Amino acid sequence: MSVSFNTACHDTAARHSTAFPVTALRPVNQPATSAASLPEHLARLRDLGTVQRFSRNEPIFHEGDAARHILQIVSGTVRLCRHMPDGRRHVAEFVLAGDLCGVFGGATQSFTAEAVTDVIVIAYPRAQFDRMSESDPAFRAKVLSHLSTHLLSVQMHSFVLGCQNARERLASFILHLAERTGASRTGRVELAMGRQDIADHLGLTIETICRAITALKKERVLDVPNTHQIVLRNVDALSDLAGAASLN
Amino acid sequence: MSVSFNTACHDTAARHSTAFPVTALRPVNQPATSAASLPEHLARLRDLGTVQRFSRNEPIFHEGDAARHILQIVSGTVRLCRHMPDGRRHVAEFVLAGDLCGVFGGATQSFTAEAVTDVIVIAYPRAQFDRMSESDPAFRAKVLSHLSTHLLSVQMHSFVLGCQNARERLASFILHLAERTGASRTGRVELAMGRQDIADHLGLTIETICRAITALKKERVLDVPNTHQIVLRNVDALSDLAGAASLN
DNA sequence: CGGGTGATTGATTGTCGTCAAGCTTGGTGG
DNA sequence: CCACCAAGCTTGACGACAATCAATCACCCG
Repeated sequence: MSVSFNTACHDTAARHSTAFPVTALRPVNQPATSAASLPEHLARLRDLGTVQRFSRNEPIFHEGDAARHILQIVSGTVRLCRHMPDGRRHVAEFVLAGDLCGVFGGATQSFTAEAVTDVIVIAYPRAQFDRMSESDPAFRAKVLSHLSTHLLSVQMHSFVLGCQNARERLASFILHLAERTGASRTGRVELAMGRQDIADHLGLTIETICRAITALKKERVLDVPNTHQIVLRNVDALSDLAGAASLN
Repeated sequence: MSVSFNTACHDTAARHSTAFPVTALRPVNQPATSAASLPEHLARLRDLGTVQRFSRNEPIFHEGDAARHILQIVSGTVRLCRHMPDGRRHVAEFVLAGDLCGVFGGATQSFTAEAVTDVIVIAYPRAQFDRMSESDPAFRAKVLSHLSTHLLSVQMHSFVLGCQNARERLASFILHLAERTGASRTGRVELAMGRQDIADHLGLTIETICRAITALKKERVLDVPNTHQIVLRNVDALSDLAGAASLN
């Protein structure tokens, strides 16, 4: 079964390359824990990384492209998606600052990556990554752990799509985003992506997303100061809605 | 590029297991490949495997249990699911004869495993598995490849749930099952699971599953000789329905 | 043959999708 | 500084698809 791979294979990895002090680029939102995380381990490859910039809505790589690099998002937000022939679009995942993308998967990309906002990434050669993974058991363990976390998160999203209605999906999404951006405490969530992106991620339409947001606003669960921000006013109510898809 | 949904691999591991006349235990439906698969590598652990039997609807392990073993399904079908407090159920995956389960994930199970039919499994101690993974690069590569295939298959399921309507979901499911069981040629698909299982896997109700099957039967896309068998009469039509979730 | 389980079909409701206006916001240029 | 414009967001009216509720049917198995 072919997963409808594009034949476009131009290598975007070399584009927008700049001579940039990579060492100065520390991803935001990346908690500096003492236990080194996978992205921190990657720092060892720092000198091999190439900085690239992409502007809003620009493609970063296409489904089917050779997967020669592992990308670390320095700033901005990326969406991993599939475009269907009939116009439907599936947004599998949003990749945030500090996250990696392309760690797993085979020799070719299974998704198209597009810049949701202006984006800066560091591209590490996959060959180097594999070599390091081969020679360093601790690094390997990190990769595996990263992987199993990622797998779990994809499975969780399947659950959301399979079992939840519109408001529940939205609640799960907002809480998940709040967790990832560390906005749980401040209660203020940045929505880098537009309504259509959210809709395509949650398997709903843009209108349904709007109505669900409006409803939660009216119930004083959320505040929506502007299109790209959401303030959590009643996290308990939100968690109830999200149910098992919530971390609490 | 062709990507198989099938996380299954054919098995030779059972043949000399100590606890059971394992020569009889060759998983059915597994296409023969020459390249050694992950389950074949597992054969090296065969003396450490324990044969276990479960009857229909019996739990095999529960969500949250310590994940001390990796299970290889010798015969029968298993469902990995979550039971929600409000009664909703999410069937994440069906595990078929020859498949492994519990290879990834952390120290605890993320799903409950239940026997769909009577089931025979071999349980390998995870510690042994990890040791082998640590010492043998080839084995490790197999694990990673297995993993990335599995990840892709979960992501494909997310797509099905997020983008497809009832008949499309059913078509994707049937084709996927046909691929995995090698029934693509004969055109006859065994449905080990009941309608409710399928419904909970596809995020639909049992009535909707029934109606979708009936509709495809009336359109001469399928034949349904009995509840647990489906004959593919028009694979092209089915593939069209499944769209990008189909192998062709 | 009767009972039970699971599957199927029908009638009706409800949620979400579709279509069609408006509305906000941010950017641009006069 | 304001008018204008475009893109994206919001709201409303309506319809379609799937959920729900309720029988009825088919098939095992004792």
